[in-house]
Amino acid sequence: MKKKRPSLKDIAEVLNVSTTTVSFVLNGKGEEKKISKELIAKVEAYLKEINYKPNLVARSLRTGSTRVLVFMVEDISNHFFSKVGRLIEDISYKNDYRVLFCSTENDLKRTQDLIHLFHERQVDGFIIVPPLGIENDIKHLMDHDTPVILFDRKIPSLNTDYVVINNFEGAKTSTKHLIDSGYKNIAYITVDLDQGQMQDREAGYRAAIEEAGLKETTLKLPFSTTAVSESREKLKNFIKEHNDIDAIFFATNYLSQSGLKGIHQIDPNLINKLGIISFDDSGFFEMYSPTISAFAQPIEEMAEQLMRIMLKKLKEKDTKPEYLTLKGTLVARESSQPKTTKL
Amino acid sequence: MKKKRPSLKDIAEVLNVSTTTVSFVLNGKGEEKKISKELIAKVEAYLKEINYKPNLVARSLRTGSTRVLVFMVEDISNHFFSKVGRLIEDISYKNDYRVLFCSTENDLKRTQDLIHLFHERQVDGFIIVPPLGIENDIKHLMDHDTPVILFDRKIPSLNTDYVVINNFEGAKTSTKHLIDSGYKNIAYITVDLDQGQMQDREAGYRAAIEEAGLKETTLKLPFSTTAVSESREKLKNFIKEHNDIDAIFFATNYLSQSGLKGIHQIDPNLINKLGIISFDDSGFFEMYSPTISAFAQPIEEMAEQLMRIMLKKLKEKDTKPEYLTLKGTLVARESSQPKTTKL
DNA sequence: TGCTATTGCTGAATCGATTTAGTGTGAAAC
DNA sequence: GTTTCACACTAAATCGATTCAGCAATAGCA
Repeated sequence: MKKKRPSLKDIAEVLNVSTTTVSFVLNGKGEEKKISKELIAKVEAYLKEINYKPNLVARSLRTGSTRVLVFMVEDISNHFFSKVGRLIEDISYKNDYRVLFCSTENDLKRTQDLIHLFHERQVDGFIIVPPLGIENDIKHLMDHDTPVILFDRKIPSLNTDYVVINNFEGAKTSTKHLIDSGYKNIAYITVDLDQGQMQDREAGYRAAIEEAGLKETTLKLPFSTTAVSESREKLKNFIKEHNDIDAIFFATNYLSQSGLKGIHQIDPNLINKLGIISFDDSGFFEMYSPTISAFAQPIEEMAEQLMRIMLKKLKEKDTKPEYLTLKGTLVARESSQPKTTKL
Repeated sequence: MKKKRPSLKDIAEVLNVSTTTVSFVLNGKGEEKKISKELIAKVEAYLKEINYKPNLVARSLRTGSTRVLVFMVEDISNHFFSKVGRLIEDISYKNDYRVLFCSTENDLKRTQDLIHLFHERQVDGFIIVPPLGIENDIKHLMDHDTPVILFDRKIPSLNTDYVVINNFEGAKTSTKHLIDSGYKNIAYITVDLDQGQMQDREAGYRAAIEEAGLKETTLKLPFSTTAVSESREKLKNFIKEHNDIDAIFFATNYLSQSGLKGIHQIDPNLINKLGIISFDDSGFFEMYSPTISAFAQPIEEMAEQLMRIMLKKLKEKDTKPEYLTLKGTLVARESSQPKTTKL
């Protein structure tokens, strides 16, 4: 029962017109191209009747455009990225673009593969959270006039558009918030990646601690999607060794999530003795007991700006790159409140 | 500085050979097609030198195959689906297929759009978690000889391959586990969708309750990605009204997650008085305090079976459909342990 | 009547690959 | 000396759309 999809040619034969005519009508250019009203109606009726769907592969080959964008992030299941992705998808849809999502897992090789895969498939634009070392591949895209916008992180050596957050201010604000709640010995847990945004966050933490004249304690865990439990063991040992710390600032939401599990494993009640705040919000934080405070990025604004820039770049080539650094907001929940009693 | 990508024709001209020759070498058919070793070497060297990447859109148009599969689930950020997706991606990669992920959100219109979008783009196969009402679109794919495998849910009226879990047994086992832990008044929280797998789970719960001679209490919440908080209010009222229940069985992991938030909002200590178990595991459950018990689906096995069937269908047309119903396992954590003290 | 303009449509080229059906050459077979 | 065959390679068709260039017929105008 295999059916062949009808092609424009098949339709043209049935209707006894040329493929050109059918194509014009299909693309709503009938009037413009002076096709008579009757013929337009006839073709349209037939297209609807057989529920014709053009072969988009053929169209893309001819036009050079796929009307597909790629949103390439560290981990699409991360609350922050999936929220931004969803908003981007909505805006794209309204502008007749589809969006494909994928996760780089911060892996250079994997990211390169994905970039080339999509470039070979002629996608029209990229929004990328760049892992370290990806400069040349991004440059390659730009050389071929493919719009690229960096997100979450910038690459200093490239004059690409980017949309990021002020990580320094965010981390400083978060740390100050813990200090204002009366915490005196605040540990900072981060990952051992040399990425700019991570360095900025660390600097923000340090600045707040220094201003308050407190002692800084930092733990850097290896970044890895596979060795999560190993990483957690390190964290647990760290907490046990530094039993004088009264609060923890996690540099990312996935560190927080893994960290909370570690804290629970040490002692189910330990969470109630520690002040906690996380960079990046998570759906999880509202559900946890206690609810977890976070420094949230301006998700809607980021999505809007990204798509505004993308649509502009798709329309006109050679636009001047835009460099946007946005501000986030502190979401104070239960975990960063002053502890009334020390249990 | 815009660069045009070189085409096979460009390469053929530079090397003074035909495009046919270049194409044969490119696809490793040089030997087979009796191209001389020297020429093969020469062409290969040049291809490497300019780092030639074929235009996959053109290739797909000609061959009719994109070597792309689609994994279409309810919500790709859900732990269960994202885990299976990740494994499928790995297996596909080894077999030279790429995988695109997308979320249907259980929305019929959205799913139809996605199916047609990808079908028009000639993807080679679909793995779909089907929403209600999608029969005809699936049938349409099958009529065009596109491999489709249903996942998580089956559609009785279609003779498609499917891989699902034994929902009845799973729900019964989970309920029995709570009963064995000494809970006497177990509520079942589910969604008001008429889907087969949900009905099976409910029947499993009911069967276990009846066998034990206990009283059944069921709450059906509206399914919706948007009105989550509304749904949670209903749940909170339900729990307040039925203050005699001592355990809750959530029919899906997202219900559990939302439910845990609601329980926390009623009283941060309430969670310690209730027995909890969830259908479907979640990364979240291990982190929660207390850790949450779950009935876990056999994720690796599902991914392996799905891809085994898919690869078979891609190789040979007209295979007999396979109907697989797998078994899950109970993961007993803290939340379903007998409560020693009633606070 | 003769000339241009407009209307309404179509033929054929094109995008960049793959693949079928050959072509010309030289050596071996008869 | 002709036929056959393997070898090494190529011309051209093809996939299914878009689009440029152009053609025939009618209308408009002097």
